[in-house]
Amino acid sequence: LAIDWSREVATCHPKYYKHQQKMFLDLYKNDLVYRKESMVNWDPIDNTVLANEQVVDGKGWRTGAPVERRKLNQWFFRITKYADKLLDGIKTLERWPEKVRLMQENWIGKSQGAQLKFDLTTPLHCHSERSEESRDSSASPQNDSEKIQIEVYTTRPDTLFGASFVGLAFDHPLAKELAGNKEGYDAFIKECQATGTSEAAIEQAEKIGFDTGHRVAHPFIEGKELPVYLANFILMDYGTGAIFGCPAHDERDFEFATKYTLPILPVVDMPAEEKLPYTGPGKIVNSEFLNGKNVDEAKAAAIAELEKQQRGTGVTKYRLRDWGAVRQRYWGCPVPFIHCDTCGIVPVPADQLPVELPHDINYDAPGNPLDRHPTWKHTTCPQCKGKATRETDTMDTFVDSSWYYLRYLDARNENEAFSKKATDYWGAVDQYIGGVEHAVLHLLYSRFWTRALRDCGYPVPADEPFTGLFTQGMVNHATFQTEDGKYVFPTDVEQNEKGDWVTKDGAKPVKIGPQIKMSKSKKNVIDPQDIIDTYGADAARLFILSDSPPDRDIEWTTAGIEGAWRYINKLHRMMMEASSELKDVGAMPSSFSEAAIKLRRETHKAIDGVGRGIEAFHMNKAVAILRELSNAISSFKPNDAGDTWALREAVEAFVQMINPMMPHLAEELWEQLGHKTPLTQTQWPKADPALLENDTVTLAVQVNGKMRTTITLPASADQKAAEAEALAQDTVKAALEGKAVKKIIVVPGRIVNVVAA
RNA sequence: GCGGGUGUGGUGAAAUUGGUAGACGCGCCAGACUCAAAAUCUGGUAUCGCAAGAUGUGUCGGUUCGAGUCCGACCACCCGCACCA
Repeated sequence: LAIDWSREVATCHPKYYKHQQKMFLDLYKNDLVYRKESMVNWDPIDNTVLANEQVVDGKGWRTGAPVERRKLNQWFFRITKYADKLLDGIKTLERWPEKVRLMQENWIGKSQGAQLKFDLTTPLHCHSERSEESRDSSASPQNDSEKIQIEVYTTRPDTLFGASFVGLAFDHPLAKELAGNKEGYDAFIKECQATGTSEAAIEQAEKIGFDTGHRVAHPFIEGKELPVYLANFILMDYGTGAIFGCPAHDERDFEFATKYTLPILPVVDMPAEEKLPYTGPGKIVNSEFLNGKNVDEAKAAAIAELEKQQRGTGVTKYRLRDWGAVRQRYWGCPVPFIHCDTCGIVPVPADQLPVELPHDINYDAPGNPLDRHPTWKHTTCPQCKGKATRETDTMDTFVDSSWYYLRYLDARNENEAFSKKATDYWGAVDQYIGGVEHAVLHLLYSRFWTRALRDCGYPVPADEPFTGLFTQGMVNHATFQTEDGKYVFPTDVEQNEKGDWVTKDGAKPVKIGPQIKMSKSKKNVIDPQDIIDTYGADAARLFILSDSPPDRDIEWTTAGIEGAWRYINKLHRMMMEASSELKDVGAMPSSFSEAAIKLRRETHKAIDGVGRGIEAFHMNKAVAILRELSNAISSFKPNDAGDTWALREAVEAFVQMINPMMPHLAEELWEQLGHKTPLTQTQWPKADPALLENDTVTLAVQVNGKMRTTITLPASADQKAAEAEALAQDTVKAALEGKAVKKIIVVPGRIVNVVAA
């Protein structure tokens, strides 16, 4: 392991973020950054935007006030432009865990469906009040007639005949107009706004709807009309922000229809044992021209008919949404834009970069300190030289982490973020390691950012930033909270005589929470420095490596650390005793005792196994194999020169292999063996294939699948010999009493199974 | 709610990917050494049973000569759900 400190990077330093501001401007030039309105959580008492994490049970974490969903004009990265490329790119990521590739695929969420328009059959009352906003793309352009259309997206056009309502997001451009003056609308909107903005909060909220009283015509059934509802489970961000509901074949529509007593019309023939809602395959029924077709055929036929009517078309949609690029916080890279009353939004000229954060800020009031700063945001417009203000939003820190790997390649370069020379030399990241928590967001943002930079002309090394990925499991720990909800460090609490958790300082009662991933905000963190101080770095390292496989979640505990420490002491003792006789063993003898051959087999099997373990990140298995080898070494008593040679071979291989686990002691032991070259400069040992095979094999013997005994045979023994030997066993004879042997299954090297009845 | 994982002794885990479940540790028990303790060494340790044997990999069901491993349904916990990063 080598760390080149001259390449140290701090994303909060202007030397880093000045490049990021340049990138932001380049993305803007390439139409990969834009502004639009989006929903945020709003704390009405603090008058500030809240992160999803700061919304607890629908209330602001500091004020306890119910949060509101509000719209805010913000910057977005156009990641959706890359949806298909990011999806296709997953296929090339052969050294990524399957689960992460699956999660990314699902997150991008490509779906084939249909987009179609329903005609409103009921008149709108207040046409004159219709705002500009309500004429955007989701509502079709109005011509001279007063025909209003609602465009919906569906992945199940085959179930159109089962439609029983049309639903719109509560913030759909047409929503207000459709509601008109109808009673209950304001209350309904208020209730929708009271749900947080997180998808989990929206999906888990009780489904509520508002009947607008309007009707639309069914596109395929002459004279049939469907009611138009507003509903809180329809997302404006996905599809067209409007759906048609087919309760018989969709979970959410079913729940909604049940609540508002809407018809539930099955149109897919389903197995008798299934219940509604049924989402499986089957033949279409009750659907006129679609009857008898399977789901896929019916989808195609429905789309063809919609296209014929010029009412709709087949479309591909993605679940992926554009990336909200900014936050209303001090701590982040300032967005290099200026707001001018005359010129609008003006990029900061490149020669004025970086736009640096002020250092004299105060956190006394809630909200963004940049916005409240007395001078920082006031500037002049680069175009008209008039008075203007700086953008006070700062970039999401995910932006910082989307390209830091590129900066490492050329961190000493003052002039540019990274040069072609550097990226040509280093290439993409060979092996990336991080927690599964990053499976989607960070890893997708980096993949996007890399492509976006490439398309802005930056010399990125490859389309994919990380060729290999390993995801560690979460290191979990219980959380502790005082009665006023403040988190406290595990090291600051203890159990009193009654077994209750209290703070060490003042014995205030603390509530113990579940084992969750260690995080700064929840303070459930332990500093491993303590175990390094007490037991040394080698023991700490061995302990961590030998404990759990790194891809599994663990509950952090130091139970067992003493075992690692004792083991290290033991190795040191053993070596002090043995090193003198192992120093000069001479040339490899031509023959070995049986015991020496056994030890050599164990040594070479260990070399093979440890290598495999490390390659596969199974460090705990590698350690286990090494402990087996050291057990074999410590119980081996040499009787002749060949034995001593074999022992030296075993010890040497052991020391070389334990080097990554306990580098300090391993180096010491290596010197004890008389070596002058440092261990770190030696070659990893190689296993002799001839010593990986045994000359005998042990087979398990089963009768009807039940283990009875084992037999040991020469490796060369054939199937007949194995059968005969198995049948000769007393335990087998006993188990077969009164039964006739029907057949015998022999799996070479593994088992013999006698099937009898 | 949705997407992805995990579940094996008192405990961390292993099992060559359908073939001897529990390797290797931690802990515990017993013994040796010691006036004693610690350290160290030796042996034991899935459960029930004196034994023969039976049972056992979250639960229930299935496929198979054979299931921790495959299939179906469920339960619990963890990660993520786009403003924690």
